[in-house]
Amino acid sequence: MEMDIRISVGNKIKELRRERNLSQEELALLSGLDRTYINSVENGRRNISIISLEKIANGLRVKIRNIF
Amino acid sequence: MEMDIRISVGNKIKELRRERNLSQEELALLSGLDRTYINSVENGRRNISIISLEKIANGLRVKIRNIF
DNA sequence: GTGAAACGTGACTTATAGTCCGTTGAACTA
DNA sequence: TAGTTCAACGGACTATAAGTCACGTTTCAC
Repeated sequence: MEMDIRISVGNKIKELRRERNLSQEELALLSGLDRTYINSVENGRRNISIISLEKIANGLRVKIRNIF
Repeated sequence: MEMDIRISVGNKIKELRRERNLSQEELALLSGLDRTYINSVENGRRNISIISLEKIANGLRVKIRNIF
């Protein structure tokens, strides 16, 4: 069975954020999104769209493809 | 200036679909999405979610990262 | 044990994703 | 001519993502 895409994307974002020593709040500021929204994405509770994903990728300074 | 992510994703999906000689309707059936929705995604008018993107990637038999 | 920083979550409104009905026009082909 | 297939688009609708808030919990240092 397949891993839920929301979980794998959330885990990857969390991993990249931690590598950069950012808090969820710092990433939220860099991304222009709400802290609690970042949290729910990381925890696989959101079916995020490509525009929000792009904002997070920009905040993390990675290309979107590196989140998959 | 940056290319709108909706446009670049739409263009990539269209390119991959044509390589596979699929009509929009055939891709819709393979993806489990609506024919008109595929059309609007390809034309950059939709901010698609990762779950729908995964469905399209499955229909095209590519990994999601290859759509970015 | 208290204070602060970080994380987690439920509930909520507004915006839009995604569906379903249809039309139109272009490009073919009998 | 008529008939078919396809892309593109519209209106109306339902489902759900975006975005925010209040509050609780965890984990430290002091």
